[in-house]
Amino acid sequence: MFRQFRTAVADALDAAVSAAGYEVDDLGIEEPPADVDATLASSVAFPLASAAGAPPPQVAAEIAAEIDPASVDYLASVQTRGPYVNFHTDESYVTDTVTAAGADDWGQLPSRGESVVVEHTSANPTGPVHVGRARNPIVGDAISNALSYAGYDVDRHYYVNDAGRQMAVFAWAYERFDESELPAPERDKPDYDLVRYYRAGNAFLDPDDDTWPATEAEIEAAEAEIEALMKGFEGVAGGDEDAYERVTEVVDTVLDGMRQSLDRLGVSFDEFVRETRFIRDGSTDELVDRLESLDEAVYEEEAWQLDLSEFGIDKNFVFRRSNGTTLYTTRDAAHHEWKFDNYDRAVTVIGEDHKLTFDQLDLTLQLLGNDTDQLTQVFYSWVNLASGEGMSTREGTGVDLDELLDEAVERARAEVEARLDDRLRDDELTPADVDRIARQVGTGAVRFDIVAKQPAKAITFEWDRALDFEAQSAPYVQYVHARCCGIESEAAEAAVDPASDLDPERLDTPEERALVREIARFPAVIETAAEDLEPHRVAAYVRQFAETFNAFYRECPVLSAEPERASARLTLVVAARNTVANALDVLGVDAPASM
RNA sequence: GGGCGCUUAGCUCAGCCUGGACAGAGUGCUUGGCUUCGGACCAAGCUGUCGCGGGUUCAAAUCCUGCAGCGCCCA
Repeated sequence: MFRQFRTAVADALDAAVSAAGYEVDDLGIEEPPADVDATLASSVAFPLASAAGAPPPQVAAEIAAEIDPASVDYLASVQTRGPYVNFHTDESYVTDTVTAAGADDWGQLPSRGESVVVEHTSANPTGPVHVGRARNPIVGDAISNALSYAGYDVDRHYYVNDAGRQMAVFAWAYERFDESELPAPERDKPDYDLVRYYRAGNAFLDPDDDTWPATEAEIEAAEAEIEALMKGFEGVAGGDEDAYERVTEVVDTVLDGMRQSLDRLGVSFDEFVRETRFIRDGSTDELVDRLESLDEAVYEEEAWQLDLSEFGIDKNFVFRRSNGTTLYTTRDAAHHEWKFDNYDRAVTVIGEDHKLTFDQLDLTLQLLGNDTDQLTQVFYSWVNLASGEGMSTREGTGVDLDELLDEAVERARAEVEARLDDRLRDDELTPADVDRIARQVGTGAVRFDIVAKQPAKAITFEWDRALDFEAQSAPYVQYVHARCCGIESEAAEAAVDPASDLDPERLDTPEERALVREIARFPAVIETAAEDLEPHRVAAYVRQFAETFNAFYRECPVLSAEPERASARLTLVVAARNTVANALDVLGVDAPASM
């Protein structure tokens, strides 16, 4: 309703400005501060004042007088306050908002008929997911959800780097070492199992690391084997099926473990897209041919490179080595052309350390004739560990996502159990409920904490802060959802039904009106979050929303109100629950029915 | 040396893209509120050179510019 109202007001204001004999580029439409009881406002009188030769308040009044509220959808009245023109909504705005928000798909915008692929996480399958990387799936999944709510047809991709040196080392190490030589895995999970080989392999190859001493000759022999593997799956001379199979076994196993961890976060993918796919199908070779024929292509220091200096990138982009192998970014370019062929838009969520690489990729794709306007990247900063904090049992390697989630769920469980005794509500929580709540609250707190912040800002990870269950966190919002559910189930028992034909005059207190206003904004918040790829806006909104709901909850008892009012309020509660549930859904945070 | 990003209350952060109503939350500290639909709650109070300087504008946390600190990347 808010979006319709905003459009209607913009049209009416535009016409009013013309009718008053003015011209302006920007109508200055904005949401007024909280203490102003209007749904929309305009500061258009300021820029017009000098042309009018009159003070802004006078211009504002002049423009306001040109608008006939009766001819504008949802507009009750236009009032000025000093230089501002304020727009107040009518009763049908309340009715239509609460009715629309009663539908389960509230916030879901109509289909745009456009497809978008969101690539995120894409961590190299070398071992367990690190907490520093956890920002990627959390932000990426929320962006995907926001786009989906905004009407895009969304696919979520994990790009698997299965063709680099790292994977060759891994495949070699997996065959080179015997399980009996390795320490016990830290967890009974495939990624923890396999990472032991990878670590042992790297220690073996590093002459300075005496965990696995090796002679120079041994290292040389190993390097030769690794080189052969790389050439095999990097497609030199047509590639090598055997090398591909050897690396795939390792990749699949580790990926399976990583996928389990991401599942716990509630993050899943439509497709795991393998880098080797673009070697095997010939698209990388074909792309290299096109790159070599570009004016910017040079052959220097025994490698084919692209000179991008005229585009402001001083570093040459090497796309084929002298030995015939291609580079990661070359294959990624083929990958992106594949995306362009199959989707209308592509979004990539990626660490800020890949900025240069990404700029090179973007330019290269342009030089190859692609329209890179359809490609957007979202960068996030690394998550730092505070000194003395967060060191894993595995020394010096930081915190794994699994450890973070274990700790989060454990702390949530302690919280649930501590509160069991003084619950006002006399429902019985079974042990299964406690499990569920601990999981929902624990993982929800982690996701909310991370998604609520702008990705560009560096975060320092601290246990206590990340797992703070106080206000401005997931549980605060989840609690509102549980409250709504509680009211609804009580209402059902008391045979109070939602109003079939809502009378907006039954919702006339300031708290009810404020809640309706917040509910109405939800689709517009989704739209903005999706357009700007900024899911943290949804987090800010839902937190504010929870506060508005709690004010309503305090002032407006539902079940004890007289019957007509009780029904109207119950309808509002249903609308509020849908709003909170769907906002949390975008953020990837569970909305518990009880907690 | 070059490029990009960040800097707002003691602490953690919104607001900046698209300039406009007294700069907002949480946390912390002080005080008050459960015979009531769920107290993981609510209300009141305290806390700011919006990193620093300059510019544009009727109006700058917001736009431009120089500098500093921090982070990331490149040679």
